Amino acid sequence: MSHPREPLTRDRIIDAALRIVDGQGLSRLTMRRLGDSLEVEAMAIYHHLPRGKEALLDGLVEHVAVHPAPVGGAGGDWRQRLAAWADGYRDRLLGHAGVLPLLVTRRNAVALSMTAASLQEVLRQGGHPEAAAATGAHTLLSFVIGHTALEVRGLAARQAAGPEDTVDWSARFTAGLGLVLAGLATAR
Amino acid sequence: MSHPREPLTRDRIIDAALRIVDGQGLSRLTMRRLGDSLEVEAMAIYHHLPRGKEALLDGLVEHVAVHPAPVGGAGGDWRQRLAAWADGYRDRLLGHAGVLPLLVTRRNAVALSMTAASLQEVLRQGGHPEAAAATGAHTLLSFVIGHTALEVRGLAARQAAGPEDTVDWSARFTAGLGLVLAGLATAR
DNA sequence: ACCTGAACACCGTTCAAGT
DNA sequence: ACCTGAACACCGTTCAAGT
Repeated sequence: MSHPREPLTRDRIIDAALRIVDGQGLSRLTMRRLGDSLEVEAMAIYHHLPRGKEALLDGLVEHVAVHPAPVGGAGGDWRQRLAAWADGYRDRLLGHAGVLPLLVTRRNAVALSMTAASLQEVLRQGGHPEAAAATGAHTLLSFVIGHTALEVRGLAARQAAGPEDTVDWSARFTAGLGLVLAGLATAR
Repeated sequence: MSHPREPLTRDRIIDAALRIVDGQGLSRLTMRRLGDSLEVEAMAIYHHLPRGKEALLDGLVEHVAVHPAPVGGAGGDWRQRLAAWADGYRDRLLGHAGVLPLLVTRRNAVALSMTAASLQEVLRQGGHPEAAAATGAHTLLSFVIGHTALEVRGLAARQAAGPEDTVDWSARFTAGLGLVLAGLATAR
């Protein structure tokens, strides 16, 4: 009777895992629960992700961090292009805050270096010497990741402690980004 | 016969846990293994850390992140004071790289805000207006945490892939720090 | 007061077996 | 080829019991 359910795929598995992490937190992501949400026995997942949970976590990081690497068209001011990228990257990280601890772990060596490389290219096109572009790209990426980490921590703390001091994190991020870009401008 | 072993204390437990995390990684830290290393049954730990593993992880973050908050004497150039703090903080985080993912999680709301507050004070003494000091402190802290996160990831990746491109992380950090400090100088 | 033993409800993962 | 059942070696945590 029961209609033949669509077969399991890597993409469907990653999607379901991301939904669990976003909704219930990273610690609630277990193979058994993931199996349940896909209406399948947990062991079936290993057929599509041979390295098991390790591969699953790598897939999550890849999904949120490797995709938004490229930075728009070649035209336009380098400051505007980097600011636009930073806003988008922050949004993406905040949208999947549960994955952030995985980004800090040793997962997915290529994800972040690809992002750094494309930022470096923007700075080079903007007139920065090679070495300054490399330093600048890494500095900007460090700032965005670090700031987002402080944000998710701050947002969680506020939820627990009530609105003692209401921080406007977006404004704080924009101001900090301005500082970093100002520093970048001195190294051109 | 056996000499009466010294009693368990919170400090001894945290120390042993830190030794496990530094030597074998965060994932190898279990209550049972921690008990073994203290020559005690795992359940004894709960007598000193009533909230169990949650309290244990909080203690680790506290140990590496809350201690080095204050930033030296009031004399001297604000740039030098912040640079010295940044170097020391980075050293501390790198020395306990396994704890870094915990810093990114929602643990220990006070640890990082205390650090930010003392950085803010240095900037204020250095002539920054109130708002600029707050932004600057947060930006610097974000950079240091983010950069350290990229470093531990990069160091681990290099161990796995061989010395393809040997990055001088200390030089990269110093250069990035210079950029951030240059940005801070424009906001005074 | 401080620690232990046994037990409970979970984990990730393997492997042979089913279809 | 794709999924399941049962099993294994672990987890964190509780609770009554020992000293």
